[in-house]
Amino acid sequence: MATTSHAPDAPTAAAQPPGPATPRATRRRGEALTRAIYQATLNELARTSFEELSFDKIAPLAGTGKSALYRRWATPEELVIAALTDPSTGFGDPVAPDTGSLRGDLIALLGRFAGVLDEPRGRALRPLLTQRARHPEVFEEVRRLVILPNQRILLAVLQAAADRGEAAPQCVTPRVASVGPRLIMAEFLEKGTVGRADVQSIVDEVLMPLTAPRPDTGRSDAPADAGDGARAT
Amino acid sequence: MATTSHAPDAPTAAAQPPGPATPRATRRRGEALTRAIYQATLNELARTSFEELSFDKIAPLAGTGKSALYRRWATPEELVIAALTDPSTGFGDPVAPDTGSLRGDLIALLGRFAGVLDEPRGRALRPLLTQRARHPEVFEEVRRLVILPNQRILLAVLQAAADRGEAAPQCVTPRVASVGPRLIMAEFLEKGTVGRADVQSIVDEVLMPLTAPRPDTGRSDAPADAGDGARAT
DNA sequence: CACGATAGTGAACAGACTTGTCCCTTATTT
DNA sequence: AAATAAGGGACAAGTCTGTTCACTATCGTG
Repeated sequence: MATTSHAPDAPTAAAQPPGPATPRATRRRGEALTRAIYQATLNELARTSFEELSFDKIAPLAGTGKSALYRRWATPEELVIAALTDPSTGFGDPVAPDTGSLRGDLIALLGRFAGVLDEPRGRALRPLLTQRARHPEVFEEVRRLVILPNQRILLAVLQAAADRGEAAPQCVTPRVASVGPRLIMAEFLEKGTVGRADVQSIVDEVLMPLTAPRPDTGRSDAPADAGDGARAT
Repeated sequence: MATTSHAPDAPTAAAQPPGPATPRATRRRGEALTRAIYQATLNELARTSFEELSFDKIAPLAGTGKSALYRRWATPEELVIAALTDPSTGFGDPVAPDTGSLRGDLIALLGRFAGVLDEPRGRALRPLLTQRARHPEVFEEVRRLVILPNQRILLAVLQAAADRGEAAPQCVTPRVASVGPRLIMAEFLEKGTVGRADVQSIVDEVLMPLTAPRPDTGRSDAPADAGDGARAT
């Protein structure tokens, strides 16, 4: 049994979140341990996939034993939801930007979103995005914590811009509000990261033209009926 | 596993393309068998995830033995790439629409894309989208077979529309061309399916306003330098 | 300050499942 | 009929899962 783990001299390794089994001087409990487990969970999720998660792998990564995990959660799914929901490791309520201009707000909001995606919690989202059908509860949590808040804020930003005359009133819709975040997400999936230049490009090449006040060209909206002309073959 | 694996009564009498081990009168070989394996692979991929794929599971789904698979491919990864590449089960070159109008072209192209996503081969894409980092070769194939062709055609559609005066010339860019497909993909991931109404909404609420000829408002493009105004906190 | 309650650590374990390979039988092709 | 390859089962080695246990650091209380 167990060479004692109470090495009295190891003050150096004070507190690194993702330590792969570093012998610790202090034994964590309660909240501190829980948060370390959340971190390890998100890191592992970011590295691999939801299906491969297991208490078996997470425990050593968090520098603890499986028992501590089984005492808290019944399944990896529960653990993931908890990790996502916890404000300190997962997602809290994002704040609305207020730079005074539509372009400033968009770049601030989308830039922050892109930044979050580069953190462990953001990279942990990636494997979850394709799990809608198999793990509705997990996906619903992603939706509730990430997708919907962004959409809500974006809609408010658009409304404010429309009120200032900076944006066309008819672009204040959920569909238009979804464009920015979705383009960021797509860029993230395709390239692995979203740089500042990408954010600017999305804002300047897509969102600004899309929301620009319309000098009433007769074509901008849906042509009433018009057969949809789909000629797929 | 005492229960015989060739249960003569498939549950719910599934049709034969994805038949879960229906006893066959005829023994397939060569191309026919290969294609059946591709189908089973894509079906299973659509149902679960890339990580969970294994010859062990695919073989019975294709109604054959593991030997037939190991004789053809060394790893599930190779098999997936082959299944995606095969024109009869995977993706060939998509055709460019030519309806005469920008809106018609967009709805035709994106509608067809949405349709493909509802097929097995399309649903099989979903788990692959998050595998860029772990399986670059598979993702590269997705890119080559699905993402890039769509982008290429869309760019051509935009160019043609610009030539006709239907679209602003400055919107003929890869970034703008990426918007449609990416919104379709995002809708697909978030809702599980993309209906005709979604396609129309994307075209009419986003793409048409975005590409509308610009009567030269002084603001549509990037403001030269202008600090990016990001005030993320 | 010391004691007892609580909870973390680390390991072991049995059972289930997975993996790649091998081999024998049988259908199909030449 | 001979050659080829499919069908399908069996195998050993390895992996993963959830439990349980002995041990000990930490905390709260008296």
